[in-house]
Amino acid sequence: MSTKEKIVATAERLIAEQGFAATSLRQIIAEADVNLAAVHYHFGSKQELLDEVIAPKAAVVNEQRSLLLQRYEKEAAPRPPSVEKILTAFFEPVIDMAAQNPQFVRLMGRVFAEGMMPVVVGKHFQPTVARFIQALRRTFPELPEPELFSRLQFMIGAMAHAITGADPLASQVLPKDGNRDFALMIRRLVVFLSAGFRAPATKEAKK
Amino acid sequence: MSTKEKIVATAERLIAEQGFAATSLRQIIAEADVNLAAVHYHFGSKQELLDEVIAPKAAVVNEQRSLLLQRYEKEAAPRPPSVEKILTAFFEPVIDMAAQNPQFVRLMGRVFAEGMMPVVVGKHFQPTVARFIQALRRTFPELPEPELFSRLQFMIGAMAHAITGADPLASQVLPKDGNRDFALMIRRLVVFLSAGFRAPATKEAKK
DNA sequence: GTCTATACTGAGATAGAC
DNA sequence: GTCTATCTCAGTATAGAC
Repeated sequence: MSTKEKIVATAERLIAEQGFAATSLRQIIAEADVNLAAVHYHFGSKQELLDEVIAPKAAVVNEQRSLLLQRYEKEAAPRPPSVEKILTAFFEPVIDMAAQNPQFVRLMGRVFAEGMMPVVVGKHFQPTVARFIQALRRTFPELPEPELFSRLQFMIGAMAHAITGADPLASQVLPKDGNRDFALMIRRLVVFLSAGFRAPATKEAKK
Repeated sequence: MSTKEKIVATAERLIAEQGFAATSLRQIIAEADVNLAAVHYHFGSKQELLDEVIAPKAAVVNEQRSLLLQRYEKEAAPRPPSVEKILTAFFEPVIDMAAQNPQFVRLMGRVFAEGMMPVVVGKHFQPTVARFIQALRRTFPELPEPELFSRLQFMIGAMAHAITGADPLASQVLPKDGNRDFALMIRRLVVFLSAGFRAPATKEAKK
């Protein structure tokens, strides 16, 4: 394994275990048995190292998402697909990734939980996410745009927090076994969000 | 103003503007015109300084939330209040706080966005949140507990991300003026979440 | 092109004088 | 209660060996 590969593999493991901020470059290079400066030679910065850990797997998820959405759009044509189908196309690839590489999904959860979702999504998932937003717009043409945008934000927050898994309440107030099964939790999320999207638009009247 | 008060006031302002991690103690003490060691004398650590900034305002929100929930429960008795009422009791105090102290709500959004929601909620909002969970449990007795817990997580994620306001997509993919009005956004959130909670329980069958 | 050794800057935290 | 000085550790940058 090359120096670069050793760094990437060790970084992925440690960040998945401890989070991004809590994992120092010095810990990574010690466990990978390489020199500190090699990190900056190959990657430039800690942030760019994270990007190179994420990029290849994000590409896989993006492609699967696009393929699934395309399929569902064809199946429903000429009508737009249901919100359930759109959300399934969005989450199914994440379930697959979780099955074959749980460490990576845990890393993404950690990174999201540390507030890096905006930059990570912007860098690695943006074009595909934009396609899904367009799909939802076609499925809900009666929703005013501001309402749709708000609901997209709600969806993103719910999704990020669900994937994170590190719930403040689950660990302190609720029983532990609430959502062991990742795939089941995602299906619950699709049910919850679909109903939310289908709700009538909020009335503008005060209270 | 005492040294301690100067530190708290300056910290609140700077953290609201820049975030917690991005605000160094050295910047706070420079603008407050106090000594670095005074922070550790009065607060012990940067984290505990944040806690003392949050605590008094969190207490106000907690009390208002409890009062509102109690009122709605009396009004609906002997039946449990609607999910809309419960969520309104939860969010109304935040709207009030945003109206009279927008800086503090921005600070909370920042802190949530930096992944500190679990610890902040655990420290400052836990008992009241537990009461709201019990209320939702009574309103949705037909929902299996794991399903209810999942939906609570979705709610928490959507809420945190909505309050944060720093949406990854809004700034890059969507128009800017999606949700200027905080109170309107919260009412949209209540509509969205209420519909989600009312959805039938997820079927256990595969796919 | 790759990598090592070392140094720089800024962070939070701490000890002890006053 | 307050302040000076210092400690440790972080990410980063550079010089130069191979």
